[in-house]
Amino acid sequence: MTADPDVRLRADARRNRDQILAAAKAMFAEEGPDVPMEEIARRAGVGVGTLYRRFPDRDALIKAVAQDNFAQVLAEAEAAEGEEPTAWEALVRLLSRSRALRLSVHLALLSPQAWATIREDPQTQHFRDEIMDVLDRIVAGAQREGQLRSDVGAGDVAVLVSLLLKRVPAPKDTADVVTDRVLALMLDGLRARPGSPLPGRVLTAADLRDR
Amino acid sequence: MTADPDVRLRADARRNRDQILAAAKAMFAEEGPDVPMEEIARRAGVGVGTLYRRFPDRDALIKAVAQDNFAQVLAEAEAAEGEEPTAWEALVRLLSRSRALRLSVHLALLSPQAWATIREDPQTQHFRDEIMDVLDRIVAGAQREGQLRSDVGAGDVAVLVSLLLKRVPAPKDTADVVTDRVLALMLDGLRARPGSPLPGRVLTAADLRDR
Amino acid sequence: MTADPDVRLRADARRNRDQILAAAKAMFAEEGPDVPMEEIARRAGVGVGTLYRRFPDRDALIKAVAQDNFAQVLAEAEAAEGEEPTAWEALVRLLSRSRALRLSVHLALLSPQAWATIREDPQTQHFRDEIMDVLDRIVAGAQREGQLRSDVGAGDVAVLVSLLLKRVPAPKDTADVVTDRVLALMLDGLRARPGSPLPGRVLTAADLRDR
Amino acid sequence: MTADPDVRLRADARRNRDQILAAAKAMFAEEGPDVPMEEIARRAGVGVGTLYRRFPDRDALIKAVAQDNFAQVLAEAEAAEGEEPTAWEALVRLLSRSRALRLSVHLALLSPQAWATIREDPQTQHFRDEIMDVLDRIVAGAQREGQLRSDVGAGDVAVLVSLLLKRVPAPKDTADVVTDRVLALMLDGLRARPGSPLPGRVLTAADLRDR
DNA sequence: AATGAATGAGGCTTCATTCAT
DNA sequence: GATGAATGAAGCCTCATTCAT
Repeated sequence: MTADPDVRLRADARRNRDQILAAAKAMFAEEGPDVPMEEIARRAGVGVGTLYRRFPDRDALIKAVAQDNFAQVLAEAEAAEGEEPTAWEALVRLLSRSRALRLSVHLALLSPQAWATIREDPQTQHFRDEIMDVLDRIVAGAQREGQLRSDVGAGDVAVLVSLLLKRVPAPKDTADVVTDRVLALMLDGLRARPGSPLPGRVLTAADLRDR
Repeated sequence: MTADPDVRLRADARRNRDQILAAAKAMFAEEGPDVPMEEIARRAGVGVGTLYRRFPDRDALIKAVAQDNFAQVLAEAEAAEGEEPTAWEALVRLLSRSRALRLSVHLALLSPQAWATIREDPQTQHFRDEIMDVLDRIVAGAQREGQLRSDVGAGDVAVLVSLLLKRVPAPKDTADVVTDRVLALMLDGLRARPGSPLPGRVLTAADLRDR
Repeated sequence: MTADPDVRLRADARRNRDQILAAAKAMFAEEGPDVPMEEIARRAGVGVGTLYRRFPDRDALIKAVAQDNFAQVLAEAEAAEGEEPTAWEALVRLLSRSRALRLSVHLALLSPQAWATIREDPQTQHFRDEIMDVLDRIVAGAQREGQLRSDVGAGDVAVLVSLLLKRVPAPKDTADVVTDRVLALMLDGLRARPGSPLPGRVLTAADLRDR
Repeated sequence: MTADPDVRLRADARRNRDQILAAAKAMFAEEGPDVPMEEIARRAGVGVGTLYRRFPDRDALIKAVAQDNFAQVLAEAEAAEGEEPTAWEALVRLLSRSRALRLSVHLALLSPQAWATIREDPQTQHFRDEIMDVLDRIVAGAQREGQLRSDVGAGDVAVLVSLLLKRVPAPKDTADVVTDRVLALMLDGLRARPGSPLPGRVLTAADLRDR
């Protein structure tokens, strides 16, 4: 599930790499994308030198974390598609799981610079494309099933997912309820049913492609 | 509508203060809360010294921006409450306007540290409380009118607003459509109508209060 | 007794000047010669602008304080010479009073830079010369009286005075006893009496003249 | 004799640390305790970063210098005690050597802030205590020998030493003579011999303990 | 290959001094 | 004349990155 097989690394090197990635993920989440490299290294239990051997600079580390995150989302999406009996249920599951992915994804989205870095990375781009493909299929399926309103596209759903990834401004112990309720509201809004038609046109994956 | 009239300042000092605040708002938005103070000063057309005379450190500046932002939201909420014929319409307007506030609000929410700073500021706290009061009245009103589903509270709506304030990952020219559609979806989800009841209990303002 | 008659100043201007000088003296004593000019101004109850009108820069202020201090020492010396019945008693009094002068003198002697500034100031130079003249007479007199050992000069005594001006590293309440005892020891050392002759030659005022 | 062996440092790191300390000592002496850290670093032949890695801030550096200085004084005192045939001679030697220690000791004593920093440092405190212990023994010994007047204590001698550490206001080439003569005067004052008794009570180490 | 020391650029902040009100 | 606002140079310190051990 790791984004970057990176030739073959010796077992210990691989372990180092993983520890660094995990440390970076955690610290980005807790402290934002500006944590000193040295602290990431310390948390990973290695020296800075080792960190830099693996990731030439901060941007490389950010990209690696982003790739890892998106890879995880892709895996979730594919699992949902493959394991759920109906596309609607896959959609519901996908949206529910976003909550779980939140912690891992939004980390890198904190600073505009970090975001720019990620946006430019082709590897990450690639994952995003694949995710959108799966989403496209799920959306189409759910509409064919008559469960999902027909005036939404994968782009719309993607936006919802991204919103659900946002850290809500609620105390830790309420955060889960909050997300559950928002999700339920969104599902109610997504359900096929007479209602006010959405403004604009159906949003596709392409609409969200940057630049 | 500025948060801090700050006794009487000499005319030029006041103008400087306002320019600095505006510059900070803009640069926080564009670059995140870590922009060099010097750049903010340059953009405001003053020397760093002036900036520091007015705002003793970065945190003070962040707080001032946050206060200004929340004051704006409060003004919007009160205007919506006072000017719209029904509470439901006030609610719709409020959610629509969030989009306009986005640029100004989310600025300071980028880094965990910045967020902590804001959370602690009593002045800002105060604005948040007042905003929630207005929201409470609007929500109750819309429910009395039978337009708003009865299993939501001001807390739920506040969360939606905060989500709408998030920068969506879409190209600039699509961003507006995206937000319009998300908003419409949310409104569809909020409308009183037979549907799946929301999980958990109605969220009140208190549920979102930190700590 | 003020060092610098400075043409004629209007009464209020003169009062400002004196307040600034007093404030500077006090703050140099408490905080060292690097206290912010602004704090000196505040303590004097005037704006910085006023301070700078009176003293073009920090060095000018330091010089003024030094002049004031030395003028005071000179006055003490002359008073001792004029009022005491014997030269030895004048000498004893002078050394005793140094204690009182300490607070005011050592202030400006804290930083090497400040010291350089003072050393170069001709006005202060002048006071030092006059002081040495008085001291010369007192020393000669006391030796003629047979009270003061004959192998010391005004230079030697001046050094002792300067040592007595040093802040001793003792708790506030012990400081006075300490100085009294040191002084008594020194006087015992100075008294004419068979003992080991001092090394080197008699130190005159000229020996201490810098450069 | 260095105050802080600081676990084991890599050979080069240790050398750097020592160079920094030496540079700081020299520059504090010449320029006072406010010399720019960068200049200290330059003089030590290292980058600022290195300086800061070793001494987290200026205060840490000041403390380290102070500790080193006091350690040196202690060593001198112990050597004098151990190597001189009589306690009186040990005392004379100690007072003479103070002159040599001057350059290194008074450095850090220039600004009130620096002094406060040092006073608070327990490590330095410790050295001061040990020094006083040695002094106590020397004083008692010299009195038993009948050489030292009986109405002085280690506290009195400590004060004399501290005075001798003061930079005398004399041209460089005269400074040594000056100190020799002052020292001789003091010794004459200290010698056991009928004379005027000292005022107050014998000063002990405790009398000088701050707070 | 791993470590952690060294470097120095760059951001933060203070404060001496100047200048508009 | 007095005031206090504005300026910007200069010192402090941090941290990304490089490099010796």
